[in-house]
Amino acid sequence: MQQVEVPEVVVLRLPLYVRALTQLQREGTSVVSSHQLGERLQMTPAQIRKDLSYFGRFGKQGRGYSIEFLLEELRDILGLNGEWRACLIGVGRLGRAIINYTGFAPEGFTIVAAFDSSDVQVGASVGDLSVQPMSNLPRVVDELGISIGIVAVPAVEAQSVINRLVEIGLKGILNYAPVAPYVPRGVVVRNIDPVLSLQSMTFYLKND
Amino acid sequence: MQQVEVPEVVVLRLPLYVRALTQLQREGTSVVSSHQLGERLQMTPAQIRKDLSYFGRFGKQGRGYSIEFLLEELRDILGLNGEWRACLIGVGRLGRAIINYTGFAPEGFTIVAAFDSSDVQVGASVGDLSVQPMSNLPRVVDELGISIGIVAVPAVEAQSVINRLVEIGLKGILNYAPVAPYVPRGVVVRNIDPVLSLQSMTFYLKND
DNA sequence: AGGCGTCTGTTACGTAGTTCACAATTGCCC
DNA sequence: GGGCAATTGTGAACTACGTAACAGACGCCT
Repeated sequence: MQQVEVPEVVVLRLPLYVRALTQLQREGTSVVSSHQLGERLQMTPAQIRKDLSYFGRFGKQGRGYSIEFLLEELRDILGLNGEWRACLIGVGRLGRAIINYTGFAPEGFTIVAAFDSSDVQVGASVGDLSVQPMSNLPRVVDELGISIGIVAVPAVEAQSVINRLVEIGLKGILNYAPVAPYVPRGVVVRNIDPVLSLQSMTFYLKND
Repeated sequence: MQQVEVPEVVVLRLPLYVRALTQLQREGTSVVSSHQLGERLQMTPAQIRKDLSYFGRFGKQGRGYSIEFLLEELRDILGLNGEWRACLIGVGRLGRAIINYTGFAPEGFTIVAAFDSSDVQVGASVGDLSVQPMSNLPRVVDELGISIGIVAVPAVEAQSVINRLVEIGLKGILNYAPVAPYVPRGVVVRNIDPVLSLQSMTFYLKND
């Protein structure tokens, strides 16, 4: 099954399954069919079954999927059972908002350190973190077991900050800066870019 | 050319072209080839030419693309030459951060009204806006010419808020709530969901 | 003014992703 | 316990997307 490489689109959908299943579980459901799940997520049942089949056989014919079991499997596949530690680079307005965002922690993502290149910010308190100078980055990443870097610096600085993070050995980067950064193979970047989202949306809105 | 429907992936890439071209223009370049542009964006020249060919013929053989001209065309195709007005629903921590985000305005997106269902929030000042009750929504959307709704409410409320926005006639929704909302055909949703991004990232990180 | 190197637009081809359709299996009901 | 309705897992068919390749056009150089 793992013979053939799993397409990235499939991996991108797995968290959606996790979320929908978690919700179903909270509602008290214990078994779900690909059809029911597909209805929730506006996807075809075939796609869900195919996606899952890349990783194993989790369902029972005639019955469907045990939510508890499937959830456990998916969380395991995605590596969501442990805690993931991240550091934040850039504590401007955006960076502060990210630190204070309450959506990460319940899902096992914790921001454990904050950095800024500006002397004005270094030493400041943001949330319950104290802003550190960039020179501390390698040591702190190592000591705290940080594996994800969150980038919230101005566009012009983003690429060089990301280069730095890669150099230190971080393999996962969540980038909020409005740039499409270059990273070497083996490093995973996810861009959060609401402006891009709006700019492609307007294509569909402009003729109304 | 517009005969065949433009694939959505292509539309999603156009804003990247706009951004890269704008940057090139700022650097003083006036002509660019698909090869050069592709290098910047880590894409093949063929893909860029193909994408553009869905909309017209903008280049000159042997020379490349006039940046000024291509930018104008692309901005026109995407509908980026006017101002787009948006309203924000939900002025909790996240909502306040969105209002204060400085990245929207320079690109022509303005948040001109803020709403919240909680009496506690109504009347409060956020940025230079005064938070209004949901009951004002239809009137204000109409009066101010709002065409985009930005959703920053808790997950459980998101779907009903979005239903409301659709009902009022908004055709574009930028959703920050961690749900995959259902909307009828003809309404465009873009989800901003950093947790989903992280959850698919960890799949690639977990074996390091 | 002619020839040459460059680069587009597009058609043809190949790859990746999605849906279909069905055999195989399960649980339930009588 | 046998038959029936439901539902999975998966190869095969289909669709969408990306890449290659080339004819045709352009500008420059001499």
